[in-house]
Amino acid sequence: MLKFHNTLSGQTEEFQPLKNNEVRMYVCGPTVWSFAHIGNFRTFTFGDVLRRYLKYKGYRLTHVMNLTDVDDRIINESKNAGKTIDEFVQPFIKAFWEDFDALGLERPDISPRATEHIAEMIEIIQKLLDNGRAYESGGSIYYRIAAFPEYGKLSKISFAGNISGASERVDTDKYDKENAQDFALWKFVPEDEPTGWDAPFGRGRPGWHIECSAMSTKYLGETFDIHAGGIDLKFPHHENEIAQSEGATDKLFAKYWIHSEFLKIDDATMSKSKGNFFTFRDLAEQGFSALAIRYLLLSVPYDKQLNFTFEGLQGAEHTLERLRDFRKRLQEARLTEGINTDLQEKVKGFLNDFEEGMDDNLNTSVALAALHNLVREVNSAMAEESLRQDDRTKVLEIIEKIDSVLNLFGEEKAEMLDPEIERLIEERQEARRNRNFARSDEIRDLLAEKGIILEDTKDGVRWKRK
RNA sequence: GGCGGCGUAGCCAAGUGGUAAGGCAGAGCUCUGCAAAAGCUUUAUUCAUCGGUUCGAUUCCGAUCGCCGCCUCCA
Repeated sequence: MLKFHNTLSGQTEEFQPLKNNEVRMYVCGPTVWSFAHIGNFRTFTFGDVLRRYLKYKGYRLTHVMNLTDVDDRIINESKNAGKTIDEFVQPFIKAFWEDFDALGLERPDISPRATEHIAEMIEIIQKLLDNGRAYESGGSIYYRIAAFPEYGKLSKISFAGNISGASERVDTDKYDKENAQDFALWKFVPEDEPTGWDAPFGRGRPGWHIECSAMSTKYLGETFDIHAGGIDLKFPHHENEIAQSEGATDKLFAKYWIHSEFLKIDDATMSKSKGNFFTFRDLAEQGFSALAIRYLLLSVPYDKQLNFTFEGLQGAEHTLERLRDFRKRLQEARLTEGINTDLQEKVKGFLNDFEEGMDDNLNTSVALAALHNLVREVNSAMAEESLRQDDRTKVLEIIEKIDSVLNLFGEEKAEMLDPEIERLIEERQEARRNRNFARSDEIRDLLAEKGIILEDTKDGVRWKRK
């Protein structure tokens, strides 16, 4: 029984899709004005695991993730660069998908761009104008929060006690708004500014929040199952999405709201000023593998802050090697026919632990522990030679099931048979048989220089690339 | 000022009203000509501190200290 912590209710609830086995899910995607940082990818990696686990559970899924390609910053930066928005944004979108793929994330079914859905946004804004939940002021259109009493139900922010302390930060004179909390749906753009769109209510460009309302409704309907994103989007972005969508339709917008927590770097919030701001590319350039990054991001449940350290990343690298070695050794092991029912029971138990962990609000810590326990148990069985051929089939099947969700083992890359290496290994074996250890050690060093690590076992020599 | 989260071994951390998952690092062992690699075993009388409730608390309540976040279109 799958359970989620639903930010909307503040409770952990059993997951019940709106209709049958179909799940419609929206994840707030990146703003594409630069390379996405590692914290963004924590959210997307959990989006991926959520996606994969829903499929694992047999749900049919429609998964939408938007690409925000218009906001003040993008408009300014593209202007400064002398480019159109599309020209400016295109390389970042390309880089984003490269990183996304490298991290083993399955691409969403639909990833719409804001600039391609202006008409849908205009439609919602018009509805809000028509029903009195939006108003025009100074050429811009604002949301009238006073006309939506449920405002604040997601973030649980009470504005009564909130304003006094924070008032110096809200410049109430800056805008011609009825209330300080009213937010822009559509921002006025004068004729001489190039980046603008025509609407029945005047030339302008969309506010930030309206795109998600427009695109989610277009692809998932007025009410859908899951809305996910980073915790910092809870307010105001998601709160405003609810106000816009429910304000336009008077129907429930999303049933489950799931927010992923922040990432800390060495116990501090990641920020450019602190100099601890990493993009996925920064880490990849330092030689860390994408899957190790994925492992580290998944090692702590999504709703807890994760302290990202290089020591941890190093450790993740080693852990993954252990997993991959395990699968390889299992595949190659020489086993006798038959079945070890005792072991099979244990292995099934670990699969059950995995599912229970995932069911419990996607507790990947527990899920990973189950995987490690399985590996250790089977390793022990291999060592004491109680593993049988039937068991191998079963274990590989379960590993594949688990990895269809976690996706940590990576592609099984068939190691290219390198005749030069094979020849050297054979020569070394010959030297060892003749007890010519000087020569065998010489060859070992030579191979090590080529990045080949030899592994002498009872059954012969195995090797792998470092 | 309002709201929320966290503090568990050297590090990353899960978790629960009944006596501490897992990973990394360390140590020991197996294997080996020696190594390496790999595998196994092992590593917290204790869960920030102080009170309270309870037969029993790391887990619930209160206080204190420390850290992080949201209320600023920053995941």
